[in-house]
Amino acid sequence: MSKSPQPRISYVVGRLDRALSLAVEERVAAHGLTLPQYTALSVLRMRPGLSNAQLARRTFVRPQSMMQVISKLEGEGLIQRAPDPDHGRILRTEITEKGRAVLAACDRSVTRMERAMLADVSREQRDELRETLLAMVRRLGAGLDDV
Amino acid sequence: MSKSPQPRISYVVGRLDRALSLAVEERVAAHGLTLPQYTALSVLRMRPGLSNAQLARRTFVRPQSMMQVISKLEGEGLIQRAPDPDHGRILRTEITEKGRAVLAACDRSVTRMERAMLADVSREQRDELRETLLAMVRRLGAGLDDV
DNA sequence: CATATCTCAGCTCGACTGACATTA
DNA sequence: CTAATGTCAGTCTAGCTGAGATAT
Repeated sequence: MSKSPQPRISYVVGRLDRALSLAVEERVAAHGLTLPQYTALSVLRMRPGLSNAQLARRTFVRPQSMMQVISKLEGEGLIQRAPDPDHGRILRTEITEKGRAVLAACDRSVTRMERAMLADVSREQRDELRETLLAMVRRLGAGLDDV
Repeated sequence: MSKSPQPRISYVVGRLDRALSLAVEERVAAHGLTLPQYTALSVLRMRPGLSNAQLARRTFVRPQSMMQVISKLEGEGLIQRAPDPDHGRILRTEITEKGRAVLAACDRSVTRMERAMLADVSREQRDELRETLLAMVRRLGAGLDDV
């Protein structure tokens, strides 16, 4: 295996993310989405009504970057935005029915890939893994204390 | 926490990698390195004598992309390349003393960050985590059956 | 006045594809 | 002839900074 005993966990996470990104990109592209679009759409299904700024913070990205993603999704009718009733400037974003359909199709494909990736990992290990990773994100701070 | 019960593991990995990349970038920049440079340098210390093509495969990147990184590192004297004695075309890459020094300085800073990130994670959990992540990379295939 | 949001504009970096020479 | 390597060239994506209008 490796000459030096233990590769750094940060390094392994980077490697995994790279491989994973390539795999997911390939799959969602078949349904007309890019990876950032797929990610944003997934977050919006989990948390309807997020503003662009909130969405950006959650993803560790600048609002300007998220704007590009959001704009494309809106142009394709996968999301819709409406002004917050209590705040004239904020635009609340929600996924549309069409968006849900596309997202569901992507999810099916990504789920198959994930199942293969996690073939060696038990159900309990998966839950523990997810919790550990989330704890690490929290420790790295920011982007969370926000609806 | 989350409205929908369990976020996808792929998603959490992506979030973590993003937060982690930002944190590492910030630290290695203080020593004049970019994240891809730091990564390549780390791999070269682990596995001296890799060719550019091998290095690229390990990192799930095209040789042309890795070339850019390698060229800058060579220009700054952090690595050196020498033709393989048995193969006139292949250039074996190795880290220099200067490279080791810069890398060590980066490592100290990154280690502190990692320690904070893993504050809630026990030693055993870390080992299990690393193994699980590596198994996932392996399952995603490619980039490993090589030196 | 301070802060947060949204948005227009331009920039950069790090990946990519294409093409080609060289070597095993 | 085929495959792998290194390299030059151009391209594109997805992030960034800067600046400014609007709203609380």
